[in-house]
Amino acid sequence: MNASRLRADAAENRARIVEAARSVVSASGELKLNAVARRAGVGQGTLYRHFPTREDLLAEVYRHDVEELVAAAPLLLAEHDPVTALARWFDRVADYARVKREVFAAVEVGVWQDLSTGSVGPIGDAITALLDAGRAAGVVRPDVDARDVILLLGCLTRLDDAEWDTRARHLLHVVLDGLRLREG
Amino acid sequence: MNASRLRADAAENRARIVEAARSVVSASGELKLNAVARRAGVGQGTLYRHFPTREDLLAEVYRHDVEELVAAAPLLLAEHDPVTALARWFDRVADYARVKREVFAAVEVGVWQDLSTGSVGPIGDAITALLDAGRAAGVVRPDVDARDVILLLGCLTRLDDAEWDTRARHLLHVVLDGLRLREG
DNA sequence: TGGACAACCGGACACCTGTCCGCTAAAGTC
DNA sequence: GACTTTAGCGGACAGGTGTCCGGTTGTCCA
Repeated sequence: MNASRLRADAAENRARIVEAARSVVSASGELKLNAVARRAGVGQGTLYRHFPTREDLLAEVYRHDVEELVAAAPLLLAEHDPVTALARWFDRVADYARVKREVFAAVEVGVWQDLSTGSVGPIGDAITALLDAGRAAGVVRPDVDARDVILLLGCLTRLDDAEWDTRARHLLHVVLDGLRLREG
Repeated sequence: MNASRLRADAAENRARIVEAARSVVSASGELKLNAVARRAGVGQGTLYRHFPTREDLLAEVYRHDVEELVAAAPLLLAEHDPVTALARWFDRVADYARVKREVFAAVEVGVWQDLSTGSVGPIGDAITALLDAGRAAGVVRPDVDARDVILLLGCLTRLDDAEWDTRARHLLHVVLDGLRLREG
């Protein structure tokens, strides 16, 4: 649908840019926009037209990972009680994030990509499902939404590698506790 | 002590840079490093030698605010129970952050500025005091430290202005709940 | 007071980001 | 197949960041 509205050369360029970005990221761990453009054999303008911000490009590069994350939510809910499902899902986010920190940018942009429509994006939907289940079971506080959770998870991005192992899970536990309904 | 180990001209340059930064920030709301250097009448190299990163400069510019925040902690503890004190202190952080988002950068760098020495910086000390009081009273979970709190507070920086009013306090409540010890 | 040394200065430079605009060549029409 | 329209191309350019190094100038000691 989207592709068919693109001119043939534009579609090809877009694909080449994404591929170039992927290889630049996996080679250097960094993402330099002009390096991507050079490698893809396109001009800077072309790159920026297809992906206005660095995050848009990242979102495309990591779309596969994001989709996996999204798909995991209902599976976890089917197997576990809501709080455990949420905890496991957080663990999964942490796993992705340790290896490729950039996934977070993709997640964040993925969540808000159609902010205007009122929808909250695929990741937002996954989180909403987890929260809803918890609310229905009376174990998650009713006044949080997906955006809140995304924001809270965002604190992981500030961790540096050295402290990741000691702190990441721990922070997620604290966040999880904050999301749970306090009985009493 | 620090000043006396600096050469006279170096000290004066440093002061001029900070003053220039202050006026640039208050004039434009932004902080362009080369504009600061120009205004201070020093070269780029000089600026970067004194303040290796933008955050270092920000920390100096906002040191006054940071000190106020630090001073508030013991006062709040004297007047309120630990959890309330923590809540009020969070409110205070939010107040600063709304007006000048940059304060956060200052806070973060202020916390870690002498990471090597094992100390956690002035803000870190303030937070530690709040947490310790809560722990002693058995109302704050024992396994969190100042760094965790800073990280969690950091999520506020991702808020954009439009959603600040509806979300900031709310997020802080969730974080606070996560920090509290769950009875039962 | 003067000389030596190191700390310090300043701006040139290399790099990255993001924008703008004249030109090219696809896509649709007859 | 020629012609028009216009989406899309690409690279020049402006602006910002951070580094490097030859020259300068405080500071200390004799």
